[in-house]
Amino acid sequence: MSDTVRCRIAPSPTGDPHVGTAYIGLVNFAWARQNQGRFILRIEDTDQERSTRESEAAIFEGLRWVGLEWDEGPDVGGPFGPYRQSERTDIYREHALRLVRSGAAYPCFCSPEELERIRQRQRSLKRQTGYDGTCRSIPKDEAMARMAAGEPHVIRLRVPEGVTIVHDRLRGAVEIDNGQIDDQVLLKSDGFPTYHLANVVDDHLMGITDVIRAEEWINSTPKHLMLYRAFGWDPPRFAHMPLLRNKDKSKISKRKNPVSLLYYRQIGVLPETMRNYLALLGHSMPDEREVFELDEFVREFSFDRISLGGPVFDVEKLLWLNGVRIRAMDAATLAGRIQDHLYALPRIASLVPMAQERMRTLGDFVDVTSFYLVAQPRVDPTEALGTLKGKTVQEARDLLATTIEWLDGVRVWDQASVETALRSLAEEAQVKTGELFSLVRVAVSGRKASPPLIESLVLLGRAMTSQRLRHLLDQWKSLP
RNA sequence: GGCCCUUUAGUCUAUCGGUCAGGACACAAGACUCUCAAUCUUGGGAGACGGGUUCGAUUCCCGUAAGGGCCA
Repeated sequence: MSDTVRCRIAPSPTGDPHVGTAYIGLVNFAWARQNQGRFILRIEDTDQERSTRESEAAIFEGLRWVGLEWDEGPDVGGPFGPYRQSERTDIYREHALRLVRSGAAYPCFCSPEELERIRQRQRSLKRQTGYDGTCRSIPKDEAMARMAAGEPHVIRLRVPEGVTIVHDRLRGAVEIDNGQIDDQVLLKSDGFPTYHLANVVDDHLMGITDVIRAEEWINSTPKHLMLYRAFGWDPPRFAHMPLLRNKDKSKISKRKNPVSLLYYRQIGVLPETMRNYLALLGHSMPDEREVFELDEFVREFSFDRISLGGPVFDVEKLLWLNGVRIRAMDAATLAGRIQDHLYALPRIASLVPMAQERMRTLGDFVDVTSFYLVAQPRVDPTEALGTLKGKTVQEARDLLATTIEWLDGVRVWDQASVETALRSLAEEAQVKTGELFSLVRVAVSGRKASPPLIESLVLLGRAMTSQRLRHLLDQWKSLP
């Protein structure tokens, strides 16, 4: 194995850049830097349905914002590219075939209906469900011939009997019974790889020496080890970091917590605060210091100092830390930072046309756009309720919850999509468009009068919009 | 439901068998102050439970419980 440490993060571009990605990224970054290694960004966009270039760009932006510069990646290149999985499908297909030839994998011709029947039978017998291995026993020659003839198929891993031992750097040996694992699909019928195949092939081909990822992957590590073995490759070292949590201890999610890096940037959290705070979760410095810089973390990071209980992401403490860091700056530096924050926000300039016709003095700009600049405007829950005439509190809550759902479902956050979502929701829910709009307006701006709603929402961004609607919903929940 | 992981205060954590169980956020009280914030002082609050091992367990082992994750 090469002795240069190579670490990677491999986010899927299916939404806003996530604090969890930054968290895992930070650890990978620290380990790579501490060992004079390389930190690589790979984009796992094999889910064509959900992946967007918009989201990919946002991930680049978010990760750069927290200060995690990568040495190799789709946008900066590198010797092991391409770094975008959608551009590597031939590689996966070739590798899947290689396993079929060696017998470690086999084509499966079962139709979705047959698979469903198998599952039904298993369920009625109260057996563990999973592929029953019907196509396992098709002789290789016949199987190859049927593939060549173009019969629809997937390629499955032939999972052997026995147990697989995962050597996790943080937990030691973890034993998992292979009986627990299905004959995994490696290549789907459309020729696209599944996560497991692509991940292992890429990690190997990109020379990854240390896989540091979230704990949710620990149970699939045996599959990965089987693949390494089937290919005859040495596996990397594994470390599974604890999962960030919501206040209720469930895995952190946007339903219960703002998770977008762009959201935190937008409310004015400093990037150094964000990385500092993330470095406090699940890891401690030898002298217990809590305020420190990235280079100190790189120097002091150690797997020995990781605690495995999943830490709750506490926005209160994040903001306290941000205050500490703001107060520690000299006034001139802070002035510069404030200016950068207010004027370097990518879309701030587009606020001007909206504000312009509502301004009589330059200072009015601040008033007209304050809802955009502030972390959370004050919203009067009773006033917000007043926008919906004749609705009970419960009805109002339901409508707001539905609105949140619909807006979360908007694929691309632009003028047309947001407007369509809101208008069709009004129709569906049989609410006057005007009423729905003014509800959203009050929730988002705290005022009955504001610049045009849809433009405002687009500028606020989806995370901020969603967060503010949820905030009002929370306020409503504590209403009588 | 099966498997895996985890378990110190509301939250983040320290402790690598012997500590008055330490620190931070939050909370409360006081001081300072035109107010607020900041700051300082003080305070309450923790080893999930039950068994072992040991002279001695928060710490090691087993069981239970709870939380979480993955697969379905």
